[in-house]
Amino acid sequence: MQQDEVQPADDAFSADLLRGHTDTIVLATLRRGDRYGFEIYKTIRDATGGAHEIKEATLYATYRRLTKDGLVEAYWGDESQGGRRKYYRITDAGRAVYRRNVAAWVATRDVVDALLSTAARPGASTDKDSDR
Amino acid sequence: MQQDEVQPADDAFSADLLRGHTDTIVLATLRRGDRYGFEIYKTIRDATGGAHEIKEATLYATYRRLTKDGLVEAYWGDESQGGRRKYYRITDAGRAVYRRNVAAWVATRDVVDALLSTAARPGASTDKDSDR
DNA sequence: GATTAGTACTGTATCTGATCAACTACTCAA
DNA sequence: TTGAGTAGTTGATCAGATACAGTACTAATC
Repeated sequence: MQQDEVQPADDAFSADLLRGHTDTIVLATLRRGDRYGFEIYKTIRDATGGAHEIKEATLYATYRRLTKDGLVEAYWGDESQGGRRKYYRITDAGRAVYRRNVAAWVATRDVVDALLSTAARPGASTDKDSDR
Repeated sequence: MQQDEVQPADDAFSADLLRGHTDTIVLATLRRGDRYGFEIYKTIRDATGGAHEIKEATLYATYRRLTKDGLVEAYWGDESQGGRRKYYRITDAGRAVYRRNVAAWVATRDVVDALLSTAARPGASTDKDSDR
């Protein structure tokens, strides 16, 4: 039933579901080496196969927040060549936060998986007589 | 250093990381049968081993939103006995949204896992020449 | 050389959802 | 009757994501 209604994963994919994890994703990218803002944006966009992207405005706001909190340091590339690029470097504090955030992500992921799979487990589908 | 600062998983656990998934978690709970508000709250709290809880106010706001969107239906239990209980029943629309949300969750989960594990993968720590 | 597209960064305004902090109201036990 | 636990509700506030708009430079095209 309802097979005419296509429901691809990218349609159901709401970017806001990444909320709270943007910082961690950016920090993860910077752990591999310094990047400039637009590069991080493209890296994340490509890593998701183009199916997903975190909006530029979201990322630049994230950079600002991370810089303010001392988790990354910003420095300008060679502006002499015209195209200005602001690079970001992860700090020791940033690495520490990253590690904690990954732990938090794993915990969150497992909790959600548990809550959803428990209810989605086959066999408990139509127990509507148990409560009324 | 800083070993006196304990950092258990529940400390790193920010409830806001579930943001966007609260609806799905509530719908998952209701898929197993009708529940009243406080019962859903306790179910989620217990399912996480007490380490986590979604705040009551958050859940009641979620019930309101789900009801407004027609994903659940609310009805009062026997008020004659004093303790009023508002029960919630998932609708067909709610089940459809639930299915889509689970798909979205799986997609999101895998994307975050990929983004984090790629950066955290051992051996790929300092390959700053591979991406330019 | 004017136009257009792409790269790169910034700022303002707005929306949503989560949370706090109260509050009402009932039941039951000490 | 006081307090704890259950059950539900509301208003205010906060943070993060996003829309939208803008600046500025480069390179390709006509």
